Amino acid sequence: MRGFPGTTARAIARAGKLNQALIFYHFGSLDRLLLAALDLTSAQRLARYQSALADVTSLTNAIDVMSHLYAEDVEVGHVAAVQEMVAGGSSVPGLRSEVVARMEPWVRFADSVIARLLKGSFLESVLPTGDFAYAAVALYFGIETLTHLDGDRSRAEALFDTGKQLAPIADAMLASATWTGDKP
Amino acid sequence: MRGFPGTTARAIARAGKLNQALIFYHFGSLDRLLLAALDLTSAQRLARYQSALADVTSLTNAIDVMSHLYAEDVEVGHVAAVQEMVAGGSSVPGLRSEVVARMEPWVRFADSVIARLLKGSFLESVLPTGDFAYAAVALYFGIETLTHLDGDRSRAEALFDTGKQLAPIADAMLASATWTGDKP
Amino acid sequence: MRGFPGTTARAIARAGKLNQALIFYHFGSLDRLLLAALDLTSAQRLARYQSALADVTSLTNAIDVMSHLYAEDVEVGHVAAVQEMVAGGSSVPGLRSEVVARMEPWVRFADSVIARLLKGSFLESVLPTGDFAYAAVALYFGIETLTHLDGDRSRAEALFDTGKQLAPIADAMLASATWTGDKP
Amino acid sequence: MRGFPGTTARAIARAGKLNQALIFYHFGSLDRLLLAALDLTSAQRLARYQSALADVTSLTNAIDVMSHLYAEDVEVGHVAAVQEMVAGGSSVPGLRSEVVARMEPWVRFADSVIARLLKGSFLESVLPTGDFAYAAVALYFGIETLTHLDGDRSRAEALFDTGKQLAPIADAMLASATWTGDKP
DNA sequence: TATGAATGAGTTTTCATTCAT
DNA sequence: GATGAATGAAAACTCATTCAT
Repeated sequence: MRGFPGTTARAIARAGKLNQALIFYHFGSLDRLLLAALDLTSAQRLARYQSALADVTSLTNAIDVMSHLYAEDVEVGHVAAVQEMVAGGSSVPGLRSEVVARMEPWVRFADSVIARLLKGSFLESVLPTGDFAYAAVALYFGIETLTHLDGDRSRAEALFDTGKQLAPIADAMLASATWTGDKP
Repeated sequence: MRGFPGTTARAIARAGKLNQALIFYHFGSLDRLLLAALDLTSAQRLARYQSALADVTSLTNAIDVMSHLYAEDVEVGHVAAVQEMVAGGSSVPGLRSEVVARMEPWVRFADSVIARLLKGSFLESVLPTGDFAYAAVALYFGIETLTHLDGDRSRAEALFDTGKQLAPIADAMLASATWTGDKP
Repeated sequence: MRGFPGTTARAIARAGKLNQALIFYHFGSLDRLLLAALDLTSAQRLARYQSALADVTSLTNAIDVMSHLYAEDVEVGHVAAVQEMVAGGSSVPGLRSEVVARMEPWVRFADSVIARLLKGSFLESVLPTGDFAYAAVALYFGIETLTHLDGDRSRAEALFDTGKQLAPIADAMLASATWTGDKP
Repeated sequence: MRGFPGTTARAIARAGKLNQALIFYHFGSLDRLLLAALDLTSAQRLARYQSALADVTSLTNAIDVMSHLYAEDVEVGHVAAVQEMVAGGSSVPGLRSEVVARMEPWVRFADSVIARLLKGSFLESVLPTGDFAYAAVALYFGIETLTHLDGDRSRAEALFDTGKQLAPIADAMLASATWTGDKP
């Protein structure tokens, strides 16, 4: 494979102050190294998201936490890594399925969070949480892409801020709707 | 610069049955050709979206139309072109700003549609349509990315279907909220 | 031929606001156009040198005039043209003899000036003016090269200034030597 | 950049029986390889000139030694290398300053030799040795250029021979002038 | 286990020149 | 006469990967 621009064996070796050939010695190919790196950052971030959102029960709270996590994603380079891999996967056929596979845990995680948030509301049995989870991951992805292209996350932050302001309304609706259904 | 894998001058020349050097003769560089191609498909699709959504006034209607437009996007190769450029822009610094710039018209378009949909509702002066427009584009983008990676748009279609089912509720809320405010 | 960098058919066409193909239509090849250009500038400058040095009889005077002519050479682009051709000729075998041929008139001209300056002195029949002419052209050439590389002719000017200060001494020696030989 | 004609990566690789890519692997660019080559030959030749002229105290002697060194320059290919780089530098802007920088040691060397030759003569404190050094290097350069274009060094040799015949006169003048000044 | 030096196959790009109009 | 578009051949350069040590 022709390696995605910027993520060449030489650049990685230089960045990690290690020998170029070592990459192939240990990982067999650049692809496998990059996938391993994606695995690593993805697992770390997922664990972080899981613990940070473990006790969250309102949308308001969830968006607040997520806006902080997103800022972290950008800072630790997770966004860059993901985008680099998606870019690579976008053009290298053999990589696509690998990259897609690494996205599934996130969809499942989003699903579980959404289910928790809807728990007890009248929407619980109505909404297809799977689709919402997919949409949530897609939205997150889209935001990452735009942030990465822009080189600036201020617009994403503005969006999170707006979300924070509107979430209480949604939370109220969820709650009110709940006992509305209980009304005699 | 290393062109984005798959979109090499040679491949383009073969596909268009033209001489490789012609690309450089006319466009100066691969980047400029690809940006020109992005401009073309982007302008065409935007015009299509604008006319198709011109008379749409309900979210239900909008999602219905968009789900068809999205299927078209995939079929005419617009999604592939966009993703290829985003992938390229993701790694080639000089390309980023160019790609970002080509996204702005879509954000403005989304803004105008959202404003139209909210017109007359109590949300009209409350919601920051700019942020919603940005979110809408990000979501669309994310869906395109996932569709492209997946090589299969069934999940996106399922999402549009769910959207179609839920939209009438949202439309009802928008409408009811309107005359609720008028209630004596 | 691969054409010397910077002097491409396209660049020339752009500079002259004419069509690229015209070069080949009229001159047959880039080489022949460039040689024609060298002929033109060379003939113009040689004529200028000949008329400006026509009445010069002392070295002092000659160096003074030449320092002005040299400044002109730089300003009208003659130095650049010559250097470009010498660079081209240096690497394109077929061009060498052509470029060399265009240098001969300058050697002959230098010879005639030197002969005039020595006329009447005891050195007249002693010095091999041909070698001096060759050296003079070589020195001029070397200075052009250094000036062109430097992008700054201040060092060349300093050299001319020093020459102007020392020339009277040489002139005096030539003159004194003349009547020294006449002394009884 | 278009490399200077004749000195292409392919030609060098063929000549050195090495892989074309190796040039870029080790030197990064053709320019840097050629500059490295210039550094090497320049350092070698300068050392040779320095040792060969170390004990020279008369102009006669100096010219004699230099005429041999010059013949060596041509034979070992130093003249060709220098001219190739000057030709390249002449047209590739980024190369100019690098090439010029590699010339400075020669000017300094010429300066030191000239200073040594004038030592003790009445000219010692009168002549600006810096300008003479610059002129000497320019003359040498010009001769190299003409020799290289001509493909024949007979004219340069004739010039050195003439120099050898005239040098004793100059030496005598330098010496006589010295004690002439001391005469009561 | 690690590394410095290769290398083959590709990439973008340049350019003089031709050619149909 | 003149021109816009085309092209063949070659240039510089990149890069994943291999290999001897």
